[in-house]
Amino acid sequence: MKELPKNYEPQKYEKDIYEKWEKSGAFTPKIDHKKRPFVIPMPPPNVTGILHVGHASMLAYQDILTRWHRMLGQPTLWYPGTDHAAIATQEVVERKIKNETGKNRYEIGREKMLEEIKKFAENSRHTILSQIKIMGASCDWTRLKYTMDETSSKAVQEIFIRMHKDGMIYRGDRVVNWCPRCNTTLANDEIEHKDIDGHLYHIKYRLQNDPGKFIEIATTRPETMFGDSAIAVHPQDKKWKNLIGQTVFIPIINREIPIITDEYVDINFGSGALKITPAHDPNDFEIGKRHQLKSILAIDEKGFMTDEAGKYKGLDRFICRENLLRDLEKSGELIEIKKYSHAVGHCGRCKTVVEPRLSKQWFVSVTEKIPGRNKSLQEYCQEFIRAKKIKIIPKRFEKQYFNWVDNFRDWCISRQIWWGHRIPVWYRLNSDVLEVYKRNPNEFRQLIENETNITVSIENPEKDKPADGSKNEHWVQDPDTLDTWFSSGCWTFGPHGWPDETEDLKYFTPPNAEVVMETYWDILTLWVVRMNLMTAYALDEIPYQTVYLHGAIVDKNNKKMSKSRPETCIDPRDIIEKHGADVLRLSLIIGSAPGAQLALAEEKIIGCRNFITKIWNVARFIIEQPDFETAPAISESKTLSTSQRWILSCIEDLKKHSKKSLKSFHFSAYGEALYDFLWNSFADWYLEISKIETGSTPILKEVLKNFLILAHPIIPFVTEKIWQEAEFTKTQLISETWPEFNKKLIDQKAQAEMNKIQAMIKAIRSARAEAKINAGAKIKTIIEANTNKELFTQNIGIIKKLSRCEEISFSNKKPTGNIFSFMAGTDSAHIIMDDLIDSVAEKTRLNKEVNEIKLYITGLEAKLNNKKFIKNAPKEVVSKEKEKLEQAKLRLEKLDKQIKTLS
RNA sequence: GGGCGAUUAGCUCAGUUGGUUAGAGCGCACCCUUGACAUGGGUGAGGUCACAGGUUCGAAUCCUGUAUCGCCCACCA
Repeated sequence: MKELPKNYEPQKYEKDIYEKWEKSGAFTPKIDHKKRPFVIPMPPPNVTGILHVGHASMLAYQDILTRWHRMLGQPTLWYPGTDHAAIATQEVVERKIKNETGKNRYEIGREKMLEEIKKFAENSRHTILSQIKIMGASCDWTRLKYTMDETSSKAVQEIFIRMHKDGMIYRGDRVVNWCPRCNTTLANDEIEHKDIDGHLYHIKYRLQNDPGKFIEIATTRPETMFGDSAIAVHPQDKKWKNLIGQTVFIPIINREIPIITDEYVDINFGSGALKITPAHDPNDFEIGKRHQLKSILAIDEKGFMTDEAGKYKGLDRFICRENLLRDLEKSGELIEIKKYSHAVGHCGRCKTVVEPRLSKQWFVSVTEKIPGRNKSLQEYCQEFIRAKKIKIIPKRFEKQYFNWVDNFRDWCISRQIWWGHRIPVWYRLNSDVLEVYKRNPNEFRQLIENETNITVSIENPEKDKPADGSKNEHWVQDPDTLDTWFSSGCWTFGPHGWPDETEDLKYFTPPNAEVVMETYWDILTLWVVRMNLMTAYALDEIPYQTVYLHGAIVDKNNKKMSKSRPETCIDPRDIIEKHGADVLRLSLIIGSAPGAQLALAEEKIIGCRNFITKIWNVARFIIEQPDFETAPAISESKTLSTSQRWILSCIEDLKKHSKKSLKSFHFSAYGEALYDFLWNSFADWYLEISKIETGSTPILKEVLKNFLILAHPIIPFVTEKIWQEAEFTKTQLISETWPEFNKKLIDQKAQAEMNKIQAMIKAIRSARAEAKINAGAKIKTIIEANTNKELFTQNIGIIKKLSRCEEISFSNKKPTGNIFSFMAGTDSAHIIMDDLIDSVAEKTRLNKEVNEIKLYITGLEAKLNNKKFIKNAPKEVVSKEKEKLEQAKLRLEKLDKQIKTLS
């Protein structure tokens, strides 16, 4: 007989099990053109840090799907990877270097800085990859990807070049969101809007020809006045009508600007006069274009005032504001300050107040039609969802998706940072006219030199001078890099080798493959929209059929776990170390709902740990049965007992529910069904029954085997370990075939019978407690059974043992003497008491039941006496209600009888 | 300013297309050293499903409004 330790110790087994899985090649799909492949691209974690509990939940969902589809027999690919996370990573390293050496990135230099970042990223990458493994993630390591690897980089550069040739990418001067701290542009969705209790400053701009008179403007950012090109009023505004066409002085610096009219101005806001600063406000920029105004930069890229600000030159923009206001007050040009609450953009990364600023940037045009396709990228994104080619779960996020996509504006893709994919564009030195694009300097040099016989010098005019005095040209590559979402937008096809028509690209993408994107709902617009957009352009196809969005993990007080508040953080590695990966996975799945946050608390983790222990002990009990190894497979011909037919039916039910839940992405329901079956049906009832009925081992074995397969996707380690211990097969559980549900094996008769047996056992237990009979005491019970007598007789051993009765007998009438009477369903039963019984308790209990059932009957009768109900409700519902009423009346009748015969 | 979601037991949440006396886990009370498991077993208490209307034979579920909380989007200075 085999012996298993009393407690499951995951630390002892998990590493070995994972290595065995990986070594066996189970993670790598076998390409089979007769089968439909299933694919999950793993959202690549940023190489900025370590795995947190959010990653853990993502991995849990994806591994469940992967393992399930693999067991279903589909060639299943879950490809892992990491994201270089341009701005985020650079920022982390910059801060690190600043702390260590006190130097900023400009002092370090581009090349040296990139080396440092690369080193850091590699390090971080390795940590993250090993952490993905300890979660049990069954992803294909032979297809490990990285957004900066050769394959992905090639795709990124190629798509840039193609889009540019198609006119879908252009370079232009625009007012963009600028972070003075990060020193780069930010896309709209990298901005966080926060409501600020600010001020609206009313300022005088004096007339040139009559300094005693002035026009009053209102602004929240007075420091931008040095970039003003005009004052605009509404053409119909009577208040300022006389001043139109005149010029005014900008205070302090006394530069002249005209007063113009524009429909855009809101007469009722502020003073009705708007200062126009084309270089620092997107609306002003548009107005400036309409009136051919100059764009004047008053604030530089680091947030300091430019020459235009006169004596404020070199001051930080906010210090300038303070000084300026003081000076304006002194000179009498500050009219008033009003409290004004408004939203101000902050850098999503470093929380610095964003400065809208004019600069030359690269953009993706989203509303222009793609040449030869008669559809814009925006239209693709709309159509994917509208035509139901892509399903978003939960559906309500489709609204958020459209809210974003319908208001799409051209996407600024250039960033003034160094870490990332450099824009593959070259210029002649001192010219910003694009000349040629090529991926890397050597490729570029070769191209020019082959075609022109000119020696090319790259970025260093002094070096590489040809010795023979032949022609020499100097070229520079665009210094900017691409938005990190530009490369992660290629995640569904780039890593497969696009633009080459590789086997992976054809096999593992739609329409051939079933692809699911499972990610955090927060990046729906940031990432999912970009993948749709990029895939639409590259493949003229959807990237996936389903987007499943999970929510954030919060602590038990519903607070988001954040690094800044360590007390809220649960480190996934701690849980794995203490309780194993299965426990962590369960805790993250049970109670989760798509798009909703999930509370993870210590109590829940303990509950899940208890469940794993329970599974282990159930398995231990079964495997330690003396006849475990020799027990034959169950055959249908053999006559089975009620309980045996019942538990086999339950397993069939579990198969049905598991499949239904997984198919519809109801991960929690799947986990709960497993929990409920194993604990409440199998352990609490059948295992106990198996100790009473002989010949149970084949059934126990069969149920355990099926349960292990069904539970494997969510708790892979413990199920695999038990599978090996039980030696169900010579192979690993990970490669087992998912058991198909067979409707014929659902035995409703067995279920109904078992319900009656359970009801009787529960009623006896309950009565014992009510009658205050010692739990250990053996008792005698008499059942007044009518129709169920045969069933109870057949299962009398079970009823006796589980209700702890010494003897159970049947009778046609109520016995006399010291008895405690109660009911189980419609059967009366009586416990024979040694002593005088507490008739008060008995009466109380019976009366309580009578009251409940009377209320119930009243409700049913009212319903059935309602002619409209009879007329309108479906026949099944009516007959069901009638049946219920009959049963209730029967029960009431017996209860009444019992009460009457009470002494 | 525009939009979305939530409100069910002390706590965390299920509740599929309206149709069992509204469920689970945790917690709580009482009992139990039953030979797989005390990380266990048994019994029980606890809800007018946020509020007010409406539709319907029938509403936790559908509609309207109110309140509270949460979230997203946004170039009115």
